[in-house]
Amino acid sequence: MTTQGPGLHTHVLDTLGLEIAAGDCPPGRVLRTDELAQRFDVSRTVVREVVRVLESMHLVESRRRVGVTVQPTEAWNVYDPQVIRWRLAGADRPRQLRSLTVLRSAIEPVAAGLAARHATPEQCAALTECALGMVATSRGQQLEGYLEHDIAFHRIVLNASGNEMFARLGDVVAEVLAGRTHHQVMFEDPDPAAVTLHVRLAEAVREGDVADAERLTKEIAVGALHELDVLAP
Amino acid sequence: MTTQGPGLHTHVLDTLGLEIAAGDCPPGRVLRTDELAQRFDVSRTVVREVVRVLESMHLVESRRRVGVTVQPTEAWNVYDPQVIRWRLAGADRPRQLRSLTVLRSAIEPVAAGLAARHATPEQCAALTECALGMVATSRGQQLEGYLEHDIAFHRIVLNASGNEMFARLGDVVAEVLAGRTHHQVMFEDPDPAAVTLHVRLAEAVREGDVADAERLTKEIAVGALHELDVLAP
DNA sequence: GTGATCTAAAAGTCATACTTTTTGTTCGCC
DNA sequence: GGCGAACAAAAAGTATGACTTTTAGATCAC
Repeated sequence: MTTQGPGLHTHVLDTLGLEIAAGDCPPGRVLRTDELAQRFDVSRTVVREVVRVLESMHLVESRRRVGVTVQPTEAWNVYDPQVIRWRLAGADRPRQLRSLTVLRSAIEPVAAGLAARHATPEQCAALTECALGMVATSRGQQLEGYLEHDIAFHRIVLNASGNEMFARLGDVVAEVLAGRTHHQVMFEDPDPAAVTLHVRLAEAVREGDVADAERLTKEIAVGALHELDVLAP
Repeated sequence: MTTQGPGLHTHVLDTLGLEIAAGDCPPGRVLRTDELAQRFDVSRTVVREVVRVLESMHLVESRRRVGVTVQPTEAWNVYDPQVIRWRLAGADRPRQLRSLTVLRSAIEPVAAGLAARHATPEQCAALTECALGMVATSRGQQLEGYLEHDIAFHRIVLNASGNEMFARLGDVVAEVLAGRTHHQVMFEDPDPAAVTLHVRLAEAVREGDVADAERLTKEIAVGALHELDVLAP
């Protein structure tokens, strides 16, 4: 998925971002703006803007008389959805998916608990609708439809938590779910147990059962982690 | 805390970032690159680079024939440490601190549990040392020294979890703790209960007691949240 | 070998000219 | 009067070239 925008800048940014995230251009490698301009056949202006953006993500550092140095992984802004997308497209997607799923397993239960407290009737209704949509698409190779409802479901929970930091993790979760569906060979239908858990979670939230919401979400997360262990190298 | 770097770009970026995060320049407000160049007395080149960076943080969106539009809060990359810093410097620091602390309360217990499993002897030693440092600086108006050890402590736990996403939250936690110490009138010494909890947590991690590590961290988080309720509007 | 000095490489900055997209207006037609 | 198409201008996007500033690394003196 390549973010669109006025052509040149976006193209160069995306290409470089992918290369760095993928590990070509290993940390320590030095790039020169002039070379990049030549390589992409764009003006130095464009390259400089791209470099500034990569720098703000701490993927590179630019120093006078040295050049643009690729930074070690530990420096990267790994919560930037753009960076996440680049990394998920790269070689160590499995590792990436795992660490993101562990993150989800920490956050979503708490978010679900808060959602059980604060969800509006509209949010509860939307949640139930998503759960039903998941049920409807859980059989017969309708993975895309299922994914859509799954993403919407988790997004609603995160939003309903009322916490901004949780809510903004919706994009990350969406990337994880999409990455899982698209890149792991998922010829089978989704786990029926997971579907059931989502339905029950929608109920728990609607009824304001905090403890249950937390527990069910934890189960969902455990299932997701287990699935990763089974399907990923 | 103003990130340093080659002067002009950094200065303009920081100023604009602060203004937007603070809510001057409300969402929907349109800026023009020429005006900005004039206002800061820099070339359009510099302004454009700044705008591109702000755009990558989703603080603004730049469109032809329209200008640079400030985006609504929901679009911002709120996990970007830079954005966090800007927001914590602004008016609604209390709200910000609260939502970040809730985030901590979700993540740190899980991270501590993992740390109890995976921490190396070196990490355990460092943890104990930090805890002792906290004890030593917990009385007699040594807030700065205490803060330093507190930050180091939580950083080690997050790193020892072995999960990259958790580890990279160290910067966020550091910002939160620093913000709490510096911006809330903390003439008193830190809560003795919190100090004790940290010491016990270091022990739990060293002994590999996962459940205990989780529980103690939860208690620390609850205390922090309570403290916020008491001290913030 | 140590330290001060010099040099050149690369990023940083600026001014300007030109292109492209897009919005809002104008004009003609029904 | 309202509707659609052509049009003009505004603002960002791109390109280029000249110049400045920092600084790593070489050179040179001691």
